[in-house]
Amino acid sequence: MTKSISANAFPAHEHDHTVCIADALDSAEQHCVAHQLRFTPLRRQVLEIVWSRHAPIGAYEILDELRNESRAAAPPTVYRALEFLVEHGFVHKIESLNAFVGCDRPDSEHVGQFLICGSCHQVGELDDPEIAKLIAKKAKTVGFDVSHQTIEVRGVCSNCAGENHA
Amino acid sequence: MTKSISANAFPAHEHDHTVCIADALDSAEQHCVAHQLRFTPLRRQVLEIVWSRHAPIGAYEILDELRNESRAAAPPTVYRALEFLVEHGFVHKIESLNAFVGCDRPDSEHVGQFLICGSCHQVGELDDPEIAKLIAKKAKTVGFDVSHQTIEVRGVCSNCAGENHA
DNA sequence: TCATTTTATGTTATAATATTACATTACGGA
DNA sequence: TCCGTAATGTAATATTATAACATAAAATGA
Repeated sequence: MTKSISANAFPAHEHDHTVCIADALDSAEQHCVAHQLRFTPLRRQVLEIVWSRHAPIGAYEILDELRNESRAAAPPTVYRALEFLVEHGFVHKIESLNAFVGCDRPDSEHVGQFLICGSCHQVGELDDPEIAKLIAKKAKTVGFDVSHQTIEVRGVCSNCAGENHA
Repeated sequence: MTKSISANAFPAHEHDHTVCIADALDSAEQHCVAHQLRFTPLRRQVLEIVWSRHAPIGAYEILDELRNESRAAAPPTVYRALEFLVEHGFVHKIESLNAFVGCDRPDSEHVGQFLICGSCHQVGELDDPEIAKLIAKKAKTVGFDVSHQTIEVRGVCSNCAGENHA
């Protein structure tokens, strides 16, 4: 049975961020060791900042955080670290927000299917192969050969919908 | 039977742009008359520029064109016209490109499902309700209530694939 | 170990995209 | 015609991203 939504999708508002940040960093580190990638202090630091937010974060917000942590940093510092993290699946870019979110499944070859909550601004990742397949199939019917999909959905997550009822 | 791809999607490379630009402008004008919207000279001019490209065009490229046509223009000139055109469905924004394309179906309530050809850089619009429904349904299974979908697919269109074979 | 090469980071500058704020003009209805 | 609203003009600035080149750190191989 396919897990259709990642563990980090819309955690309860009171969940323990500390743990999921640590998990994500551990998972990234293991992946890098296994794939001979250099998980440098800067890359780790940027990934930690991205995860700490637990919602999409802009490159310049990351830059501010880095400077708060007293590291010499300029835009390329951030964009290069993000390039690495995105390339290897530790982070996704949300195109419609020009912002970045952590992903805890670097191994899985998934397209990003993002659920963006307009209320809490958190992002859940729906990794559904049926959707991807249907899109590829429909595109094929007009002769279009798909190489990459960007799917970003706005709406309201269950946590936030629940709160309105209270 | 639902038309699943718009007339402007990946026209043959030798098709007559002049006609489809004129059609799009006429169609927009009629829609504006019918809905009491002000299709001002500026808005018409920007829409014409967008259609003339027949591929995604950036706001600042539109700005250059406006100035070429000797109209006083600054960024807000363009962004405000685009805001109107997008709001009423005459133009779509392609988030992953920060660029804009014409849409010739302002009436239909469709989410944008874009096929972006990496070779000719044209954009086809796949307006498939099945895809939209499947996404909404899958999101619902995790308690997410969808209000808007952004779907942008990269790949190669049939015209361009065909050319490789020649 | 040391030289060599590659990869990563530091640093400055600038490009590309988008918005704010306020003045002016044009339009539509009483 | 007057008034209120919507549209546009204009200047300044905010936000996002990259180019170009210097320096440093790590991996490689003799």
